[in-house]
Amino acid sequence: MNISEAARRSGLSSKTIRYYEEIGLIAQATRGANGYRQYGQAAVEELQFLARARDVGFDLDECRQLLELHRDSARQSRHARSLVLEKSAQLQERIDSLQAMQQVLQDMASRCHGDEGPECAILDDLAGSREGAQ
Amino acid sequence: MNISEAARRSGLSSKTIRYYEEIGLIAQATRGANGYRQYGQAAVEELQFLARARDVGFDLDECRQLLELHRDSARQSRHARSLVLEKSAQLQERIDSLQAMQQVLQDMASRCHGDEGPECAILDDLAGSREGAQ
DNA sequence: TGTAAACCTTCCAGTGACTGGAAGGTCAAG
DNA sequence: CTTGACCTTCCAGTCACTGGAAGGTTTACA
Repeated sequence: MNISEAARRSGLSSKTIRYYEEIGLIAQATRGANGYRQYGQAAVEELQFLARARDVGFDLDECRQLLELHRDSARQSRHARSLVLEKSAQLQERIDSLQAMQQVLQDMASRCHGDEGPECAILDDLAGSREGAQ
Repeated sequence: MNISEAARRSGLSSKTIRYYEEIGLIAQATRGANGYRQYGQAAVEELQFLARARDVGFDLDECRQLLELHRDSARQSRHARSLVLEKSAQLQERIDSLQAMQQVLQDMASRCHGDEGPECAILDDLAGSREGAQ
């Protein structure tokens, strides 16, 4: 199948597939007589694997490691597990940080009239007028 | 004061301050006879404002809008409030998405032995073996 | 047969918000 | 007079694509 069909089946874009090939994340696709990339079932499955790994937050380097484990029949599952646990911890950190930001935003919004006047708790906060306030 | 002192007081790096000047987010700093940038209290306060706005998740374009409101004595607080509420909603979306990813990771990790063997629920999941499973 | 749409190819530039580093000028202390 | 800590500009790199240009191929249809 051509690249756009592989894209449709994997959920990646054609551009992304070419990019993954370019950076060596996937093997170079075989080419037809017209120079078009050809994909088979195995290639599509790798692309799906990558799409899923990206979806749950792995960066491309981690995807590369996961793919290597996936390909390696002598792998040890603890390696995959440790990648997952580390990523999970990273996500939790990020979630905590975003929640803290959101709390600040909610707090600012709740103290701002949001009317036609210039008085504004949000801008005051950002300007530092609440420094040391609790 | 020189740029590194302004950096220290605002919490931004010298590099970042120069960058903000380059993209027109802040006014060009006045220069001393030696060509060094000079900062006064007002400039430092704008830098602090930006540091705080970045800290709670605003991108540089939004920071620009907030700074304009901050500078405008005829502003309407509803404009600031609407920026904050929109950002808050964006953060919530991002948080939800990260939590969903994390849930998947936790679920995968809980079903993986994480031992020396090759059998691995994580890699199976990423390979799609649970497609349609609930 | 012509042609238009829908593919495919490569290559280059841009995104956001910096960060690192090179090459060189300036300043203060000892 | 030298050392080290500043400062300057400029260029490249980050991450994971995405958009677009310029051109070749295939397919469907009039």
